[in-house]
Amino acid sequence: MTTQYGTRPTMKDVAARARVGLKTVSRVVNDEPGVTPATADRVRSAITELGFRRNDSARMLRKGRTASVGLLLEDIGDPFYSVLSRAVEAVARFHGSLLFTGSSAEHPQRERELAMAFCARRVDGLVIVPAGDDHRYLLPELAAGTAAVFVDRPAEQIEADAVLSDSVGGAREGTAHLIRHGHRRIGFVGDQPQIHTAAERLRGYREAMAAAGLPVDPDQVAMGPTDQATVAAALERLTSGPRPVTALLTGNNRITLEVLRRLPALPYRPALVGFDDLELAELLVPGLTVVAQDPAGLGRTAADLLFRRLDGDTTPPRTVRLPTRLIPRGSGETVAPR
Amino acid sequence: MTTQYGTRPTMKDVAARARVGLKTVSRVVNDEPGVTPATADRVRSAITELGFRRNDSARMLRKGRTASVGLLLEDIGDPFYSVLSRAVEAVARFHGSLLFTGSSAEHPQRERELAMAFCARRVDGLVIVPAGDDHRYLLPELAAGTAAVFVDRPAEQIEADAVLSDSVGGAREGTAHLIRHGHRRIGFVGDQPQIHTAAERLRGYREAMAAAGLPVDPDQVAMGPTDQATVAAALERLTSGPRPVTALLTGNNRITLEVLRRLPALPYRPALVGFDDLELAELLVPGLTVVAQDPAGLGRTAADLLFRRLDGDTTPPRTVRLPTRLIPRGSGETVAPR
DNA sequence: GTGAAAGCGCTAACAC
DNA sequence: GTGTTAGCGCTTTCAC
Repeated sequence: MTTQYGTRPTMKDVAARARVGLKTVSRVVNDEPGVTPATADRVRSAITELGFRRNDSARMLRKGRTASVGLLLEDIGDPFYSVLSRAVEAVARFHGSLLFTGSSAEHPQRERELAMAFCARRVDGLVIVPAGDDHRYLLPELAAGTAAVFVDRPAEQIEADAVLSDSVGGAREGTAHLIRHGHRRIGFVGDQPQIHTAAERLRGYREAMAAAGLPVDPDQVAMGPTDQATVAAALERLTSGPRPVTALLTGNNRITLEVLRRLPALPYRPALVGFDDLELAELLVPGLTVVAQDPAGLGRTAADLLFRRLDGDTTPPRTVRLPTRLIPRGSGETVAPR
Repeated sequence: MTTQYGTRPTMKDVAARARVGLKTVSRVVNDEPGVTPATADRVRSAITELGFRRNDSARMLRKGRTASVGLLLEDIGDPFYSVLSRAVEAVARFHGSLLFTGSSAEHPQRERELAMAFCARRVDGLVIVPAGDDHRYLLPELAAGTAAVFVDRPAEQIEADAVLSDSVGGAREGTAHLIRHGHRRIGFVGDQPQIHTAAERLRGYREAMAAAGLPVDPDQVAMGPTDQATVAAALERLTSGPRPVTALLTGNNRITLEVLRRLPALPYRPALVGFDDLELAELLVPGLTVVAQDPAGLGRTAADLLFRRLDGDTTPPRTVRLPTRLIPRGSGETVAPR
């Protein structure tokens, strides 16, 4: 192997070495017909000897498509998004595309920077879990032909494909489940209200309460960041005072986790239904009742839709809503004290 | 905004519109000095009007570096790797690089395809959780200047940087912990023995047993795939028969999870120490005792090392080993029956 | 201060 | 069958 450090051989080098034209090398590399077996062999030898590998970036520049898509999410370290991510990757792989990944950490500014960086690399399409509340910055990209599918949360201020969970329905079902078990003072701990899913889940909760003729006092609801301190304070607020809640609906996996950690310190044990399933949830005592989403389904559906767009589907933007599933395991079936 | 569907404006278009030369546009776009404010303004107007965005792929082709790195792991959906992944992403971001991600699903062939695909895109460097047992295929790439750091498991058949957990030490510590609590027949359930970490943890287990003068019969050890059926069969085998184990060391998070799920079905409850921490581990009853790795530390260290290489560090390949940490929570402290 | 020409590594189009 | 030319969108070089 005649490899020179830091200098990659190009097709031109291979051509020189095999004493053929540049285009002949290109033909061999791309398995195009019209090359004598003998010539092809010479070329292949030269390729091995030089350690040549085609520069796909240059190739894509010429061809127009980059065979890559960008996945933009909130935090790849969160199990919910990592499972979603795996599904997107599988679909991309099936379509011969590579995947750029980036986490916005819930910062609109970072979402935008990453999206723009992906677009500057000319990804064919984007799968986005949005953090911002205004996606008009994407309009020029969309107009230029970059496909985009939003997942988990819809796009704001623009029309775009979206694949969402039925957050309203899920929260309604979880709340109704608690009501069915005799609870009347049910608390809701959710993420920051400007996050679409958080607002929707709050809505579902309110709808179920209203449908049962139950009032929702302000001191039954806590919306805010999902860090430990904030959730702890929220829990403290809802479970103390003259009329503590007898049951809780928690708005996502991080909140559920924090609440679970704090439960032992409470003077009593409220019933609990968590939005999002957790690994080990069934092994807790009592088992954790959840409203499960389908993160893999979200990712797969979004990626499928993206590649359909890339294949030329120009029908109007659509919103797909995936159902949630209530999984009773014990924590949500404790009966309310009289 | 004069955007034409599917046609992206180029610098040439911007130049025409602003009635300047191509190079002047380039200067403005890259904040290079030597342009009159007035001219720069004309250029900037044209950029906005046309919705121009620099094509970074073309730029990189010319510049040589792509400002992107490839992260190759086993399964992005696994919490261990997703946390590792987040750390790599943070470092890459700090260095102004984008991240390609791909999962090998433990298939050597897929690892190789993905690595080659990343190299064909001319990533500046690779962070690899290897699945294969022969990485000589990377030699031409390394010679050509692509940096590579292996993480979680070392490279095989080639010399390369590696960032690893102290698997031997961790397994030894976990086993010794069980021995200290009076257990003499301790079982080990590990991943497939060709996986480096699995073999190392088996070794640590054996070392601790030997140090305590305890025999290890073949029917105390089960190494194999981590799917439900295989782990269930292994557990069944170790806990039945004339001399069932009184304690178990499980070799990674997936195995621990499966064992935890099966425990209730056993006729007795063996003590348990799991390799890898799990979310909720402390909320189980009893709490799960683990030998915790530091996935974020692995990712961060590996990425740091990669960028040091990209910055010109040409010292010989090194292996960094991160310590594990035993976290007693109850499941590993139950005393052995006499 | 500005711009024309060459070239990064490849493919498309069209010779021969 | 094979090679030559042009050009993808940008930066580098060097002239004005």
